Amino acid sequence: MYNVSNADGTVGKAIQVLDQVASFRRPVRFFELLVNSPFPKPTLYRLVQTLSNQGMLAFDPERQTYSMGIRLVRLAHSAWRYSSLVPVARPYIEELAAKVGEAVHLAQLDNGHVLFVDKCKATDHFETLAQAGKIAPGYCTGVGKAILAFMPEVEQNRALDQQSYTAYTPFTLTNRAALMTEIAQIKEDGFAYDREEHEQGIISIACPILNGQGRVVGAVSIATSTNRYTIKNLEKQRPNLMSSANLIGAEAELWQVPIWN
Amino acid sequence: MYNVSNADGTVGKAIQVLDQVASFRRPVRFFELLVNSPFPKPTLYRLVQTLSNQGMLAFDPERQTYSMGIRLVRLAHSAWRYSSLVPVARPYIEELAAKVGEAVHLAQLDNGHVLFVDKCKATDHFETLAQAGKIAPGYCTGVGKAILAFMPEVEQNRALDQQSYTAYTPFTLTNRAALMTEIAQIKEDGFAYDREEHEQGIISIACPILNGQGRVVGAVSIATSTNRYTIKNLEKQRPNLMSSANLIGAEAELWQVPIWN
DNA sequence: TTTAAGAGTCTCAAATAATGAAACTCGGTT
DNA sequence: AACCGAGTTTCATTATTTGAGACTCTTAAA
Repeated sequence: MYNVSNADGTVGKAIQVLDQVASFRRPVRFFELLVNSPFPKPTLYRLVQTLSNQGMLAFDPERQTYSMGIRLVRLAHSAWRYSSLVPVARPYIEELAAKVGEAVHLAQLDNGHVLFVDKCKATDHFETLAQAGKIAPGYCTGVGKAILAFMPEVEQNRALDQQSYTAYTPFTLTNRAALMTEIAQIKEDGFAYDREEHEQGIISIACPILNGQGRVVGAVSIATSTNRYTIKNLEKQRPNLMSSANLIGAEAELWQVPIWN
Repeated sequence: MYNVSNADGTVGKAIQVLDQVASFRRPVRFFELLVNSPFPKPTLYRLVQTLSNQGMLAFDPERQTYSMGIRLVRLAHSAWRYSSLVPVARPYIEELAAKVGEAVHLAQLDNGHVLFVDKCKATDHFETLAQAGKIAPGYCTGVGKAILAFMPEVEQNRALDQQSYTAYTPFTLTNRAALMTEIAQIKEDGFAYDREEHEQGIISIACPILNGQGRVVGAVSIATSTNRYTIKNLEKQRPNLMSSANLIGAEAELWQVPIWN
């Protein structure tokens, strides 16, 4: 897992600004950034200038707003296409989605959060793009808990500290102790369940993807709605899910997929 | 269009390194980077260190290789989700794809190159993710020529200079003069055709997306194979295509989509 | 086993770029 | 006409970046 320290000179600061702009989820004015910024006005000013020059931000001179830039998309495509689990996992994910007839998610952990890197939904494929790159909390999603459970202890501890433990639903585990108990259980069982912990009516079963050395590199899940499935029914998918996860893990090993934690 | 100058201090250099790593399309060793780098060894070393710290690169200590980092995916998701034409254009693209029964592409221009930001294929949706963020040349694709034709003259000139004019197929326009003639034609006509100029057997009809001020913000195209269509047949789709492009343009205006050129 | 070579890492004085208080624009108020 | 406040620029100060070279450590050859 990378270390988001502010001790990374100008480059670190610039990336911090990128994060800040991203957090607004809309075009944002210089002053709005300044108000929440640790940097003094001219410093921030020069940073956004540089980032705009470089296409990492897009400046709209008409409205005087900054948005995330096109260059990020190009760079990220490269990350996504050549460094994520996606190219390796795609065929298995698709197969699983077709077999089960429910949405299948592929996720990797990013600094304590679950980054959805791919999604296949057997019935409706339109959601796919909107989901890839989407971020969700680790402590209340099936994939998140599956990854957390199988992380090396030191990193796990750090990640557990980074969770917000917000109660999204009445079923959310809202403190570290509760999550740790659940995680012990998951580690024993090999599977994680999301029992409407993140979204009411949405449940999932998740399985970690382990590489040859037993290191967790991601997780796959089958997600569905309480209208169609119960946790009991989802359990029947365990063999399918596990077999997909194993196949992906084995191939990731072969393809030298970098470990993104 | 942004200015990729090396005059952007440390941040500019760091981004240059990201580009370089991306260009390898595989995990890459420090030395490989060094050989093709304008930076002296310790400088490059510190840059990759910083970028790895920040999660913009991923370092595999086992194999001593660098790949693109997970943080880029997260940042780019924000760009893609809140700053591109995609959220606005998605419904229209889908509708068009369903109506026509062929692949529909949405593209924006990035520094002279066509950046595919979305794709819908009526029959097979699996290609979508692999395509988003993909980059293609401007001078030999339908969407590229459509955007080029409607750019302001100064930027157009710059973009025309940046094309490589490589002959991908016997039909590729391989010099600036030929492209300019074609572009004049496109500007008059309002539509651009790709007559197997980028890939043998693939043709397309493209239409620029103009915002309220008549500024080009992207392009939509219907792409198909010569097995199923001829250019003559594609022409029948002009009204459908144009109407989609107009609707997207109008809504982009409303939503303050930043101009990514 | 020793030596050599080469990739990767570290050091430190010099060079350079980043910093930020303060001053300046320039619309749009009051 | 004076004021205000977002955005921009200046410039002496400060801190970071720089890169030649030295060092380490692994691997390969003698």
